[in-house]
Parts: sequence; C-alpha cells; structure tokens
Amino acid sequence: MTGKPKISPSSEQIRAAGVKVTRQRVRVLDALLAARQPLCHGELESQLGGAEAGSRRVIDRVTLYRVLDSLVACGLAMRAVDPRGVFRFSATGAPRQHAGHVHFRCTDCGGVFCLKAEPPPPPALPRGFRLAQVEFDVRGTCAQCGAR
Amino acid sequence: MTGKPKISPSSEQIRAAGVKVTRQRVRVLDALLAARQPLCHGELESQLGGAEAGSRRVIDRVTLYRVLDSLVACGLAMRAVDPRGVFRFSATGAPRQHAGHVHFRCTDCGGVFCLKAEPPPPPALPRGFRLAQVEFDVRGTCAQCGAR
DNA sequence: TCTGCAAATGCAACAATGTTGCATTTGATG
DNA sequence: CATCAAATGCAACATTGTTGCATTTGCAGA
Ligand SMILES: [Mn+2]
Ligand SMILES: [Mn+2]
Ligand SMILES: [Zn+2]
Ligand SMILES: [Zn+2]
Repeated sequence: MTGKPKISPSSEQIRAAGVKVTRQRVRVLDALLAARQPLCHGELESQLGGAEAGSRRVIDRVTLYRVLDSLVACGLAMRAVDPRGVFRFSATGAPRQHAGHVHFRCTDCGGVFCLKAEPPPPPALPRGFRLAQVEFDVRGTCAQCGAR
Repeated sequence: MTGKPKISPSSEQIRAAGVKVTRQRVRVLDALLAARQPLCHGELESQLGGAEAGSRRVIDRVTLYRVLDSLVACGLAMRAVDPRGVFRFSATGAPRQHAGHVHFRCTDCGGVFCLKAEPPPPPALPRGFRLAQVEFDVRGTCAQCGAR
C-alpha cells in the first residue's frame, strides 16, 4: 500500500491554476473552502494543528504565510484586512469569479456577499502614480444579522 | 524664568476635550494636525524623535500608543487600518477634512495620498441589508516608490 | 504657593503578525 | 529512476500592539 493521493476538490483547482499541487496547499485551500467566513492566520494555524504541543507540527507558520500568498497570487484566495488590522483569507472558488462586482461585508458575522453593482471606474491619478487595484468595499450588517 | 507653557493650537483642543493637557498629547496632536496624510505609529515615532540613537528618547513607544488611544477616545483623532493592516491616525481638528475625496494607498510604503476625485455613490443593497460605511480604495505604487 | 492624588508616563516584558535567508525535501517532468 | 526548480521547515529578525508596575506630573483645592 503506497497510499493513494487523496483527490480533494481543491486539488483540481490548484492544478488548474497552474501551480504545483502540494500537501500544504491542498490542506490550506481545503480549510478555506470549508470555512464559513474569512480566516486569519492564527485561526488557520490552530485549525490545521500548526501549534500543537506534544504532537508534530503539521504545517510551519512561515509556510502557511507563503501558501496563502501563493493562493492569493494565483487567484484561488482573497486577502483583506479586518477592522483590527489583521489579514483574513477566503477561497474565491473559481478564479476571477469575484472580479466584476461589488462586495458587501457584514461587520457582525464577517460574511461577504456579492452585489449586482459594477465596481466604479478608477479615478485619475497624479503623475508617476501606478494603479494596481481598486476596491469598493461596502460595509454594514447583513439581513440575517440585522434581524437579530 | 520658570519657562512659559507653550500655547499651541492643540493645547486648547485638548483642554476643551476635557482631558489633561500634557507635553506628549500636545506633541502628538501637533504632529497629526501638521500632517498632510494619516500617519502610522512608526512614522509618528520617528517624526517625534522617538527612536534616536545617542540622544534621549522624546516619547516612549508605549506612551505614543496610549496618547493616540486617548486622542481617539476623546474625538480629537481618527484611527483606520491601511491595506497593509497597520493603524493610521489623523486629527479630526478640521472636521470632515478627508470625507469628500478618494484616497490612494501605496502598497509599497503604505502612504496615503488625497486625490481630487469624489467618492462614488453607494450601490443598491438587497432587502434587509443596512449600510454603515463605503470605502473606495485605490491602490498601487506612488511616484516616489515607482521611481526606484 | 504648597500639597495630594489620580492620571499620565517610562520601562520591561510579552504576544501576535509578518519577513528574510538558507539548507533540505518534494512534486512534476522526461 | 534521475533531475531540478519549486516548495518546505527552521532560525532569526522586524514591526506592531498589549499589559503590569513603579515613578512622575498635571491640576485642583487648601
Ligand atoms: Mn463576489
Ligand atoms: Mn498588524
Ligand atoms: Zn452578517
Ligand atoms: Zn509609496
């Protein structure tokens, strides 16, 4: 028995994104896909058993950062700062899926909702400035949280 | 000569806010009022001579945090996270000074620059959703960072 | 002007987050 | 299987932010 390579839904996404399919990338993307809200580094680390005392580390802290960076770079994950200044990561499902519309972020539950509105056009920039990304963030409370 | 207490514009604001007028609070609020963009902790520290080698520290790092906290608490300053996840502080002295235009954030140096463009109008929301805040983030590299 | 005291400060220690360098391991390819 | 660039683990470091505690100080009242 050599142990069949596990086929998880994330494996295919990673392969399709054109990067190596590794244990750690699969693990992390699996966690992001299963999560109901964007996860910060610490949450991912403890969920993956990164800091267990006694048992072996499953993933290195730095590797987790680099895996997250790579997932963001190839479009499989999104990164955003939360109001406390920490990065939170979420799976984007199919790459570029969320490029053409505005998102609403619930400040209560942390949920992200897709709106139908198109992102506004970028403004004119001073000389020498180079535009990399525009983000139109709409925040408030979602219907479910507002009902409580 | 006992040294007259310096009267700076910020002294009055601090007194009016109902908290003690201290050297450090005056120093920090002066810096915030003079700044053309929101400043992060490190920028304030080096501007105030907090980490000079050889000469005496002018303000302690922790005191700076606590002074900023107190200024925010009494409404004299505002705190927001930049795209890199660090807090940036600005004086609220001139009220709503940065409300009417879009800001550009340099992903290299973290700097914030005021643009002339007006913020886009908020999009329509699904039923039950309540809008609290819209943020139009324009990111990229500033002229100085792009030149290198 | 002097005194008393709560508030503010400085300093040490700690925690969390994020980065860099380098040696070793591993996934993919032929 | 052999190969090698990419990925990983680990140590070390930087920055940001917090907490506890002893000392200093602003300021109100005597
Ligand atoms: Mn979306
Ligand atoms: Mn941070
Ligand atoms: Zn919600
Ligand atoms: Zn810059």
